[in-house]
Amino acid sequence: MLLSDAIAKMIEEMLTDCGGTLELRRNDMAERMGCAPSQINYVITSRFTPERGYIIESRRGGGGYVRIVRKQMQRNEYLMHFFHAVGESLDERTAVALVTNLTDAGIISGKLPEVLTSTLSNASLQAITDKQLKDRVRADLMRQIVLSLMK
Amino acid sequence: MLLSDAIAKMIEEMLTDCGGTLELRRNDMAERMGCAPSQINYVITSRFTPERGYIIESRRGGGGYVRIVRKQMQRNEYLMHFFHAVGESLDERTAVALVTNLTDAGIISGKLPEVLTSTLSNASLQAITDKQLKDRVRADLMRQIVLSLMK
DNA sequence: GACTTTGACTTTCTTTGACTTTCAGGTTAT
DNA sequence: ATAACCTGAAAGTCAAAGAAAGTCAAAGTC
Repeated sequence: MLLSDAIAKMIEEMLTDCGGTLELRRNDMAERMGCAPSQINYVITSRFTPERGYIIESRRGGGGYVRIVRKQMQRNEYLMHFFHAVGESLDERTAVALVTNLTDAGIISGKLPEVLTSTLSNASLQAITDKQLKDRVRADLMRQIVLSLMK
Repeated sequence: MLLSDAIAKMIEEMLTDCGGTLELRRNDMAERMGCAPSQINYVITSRFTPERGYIIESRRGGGGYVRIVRKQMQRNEYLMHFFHAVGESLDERTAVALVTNLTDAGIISGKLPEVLTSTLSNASLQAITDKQLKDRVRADLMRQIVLSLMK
């Protein structure tokens, strides 16, 4: 298993043990996992993002810490956030990322992620030759989808 | 025998051994088969397509992988029928009817019908002024959606 | 002519280490 | 007593190196 995944798993377990709020020493953690301290930062920024429902606070200096909080945002609140995150234009890569976020957040599951990924793909929009218009339509699609999920 | 066919055969065997879900290292595979890594991509894109009932996922970077999943076909005939029923052009009314059919047939349920209706609505495609193009894109969307449902 | 095969180049993700910033607590000068 | 200043202990940042998969066009086969 990947180092980063191992660290993420450990943090998840600790989070569960602590009921969702965890305070850790970065250097301790690094030593325990046998890695560079900055690796902990990497794991946190790549896996414990606000998009995925985590809040990170920290303090430097003596007695410093990193606090990780798992928050369960209300579904529609989360979707509203999403709705605004989608601008006037949306490329395929970003669209896929958004669908992944929705899936990770547990908002969608089953066939839906696949269907949405296909829907927002360049394959679906190939008839639109103008790149500008294509990304505009993709954004419209995404927004309509998010709205329909709020119903 | 063709290299590609040999690789495809190997993958098929591994899939069977693993009960339909397989995770492989592209570089390992290439080395074992004595070919360029990109050859593995070629085999996958040419033979393990969604149309033929396979799902491919992958990740780059350290610890990367390629996952191949073989899906069992059952209701896919029905979907295939659908796929062909959608022509080169699709208006909103007909799209809604198709979604209703899918729902009645038990192919989709839950949030999906709503999401699809929104997706195929004129609201989503308002940025496309040309009616011809709009219905063309709607048809492409529908087909992609049906394909993704077959996965 | 369509399908294969390859290899150079690209993109994405991970890991590390050197350097920077921040903070708490103690020390010193006023 | 207190404001200013050190100092050592954290955590943060960033860029480079490494690891693995993706892309694409050119060359080769059938």
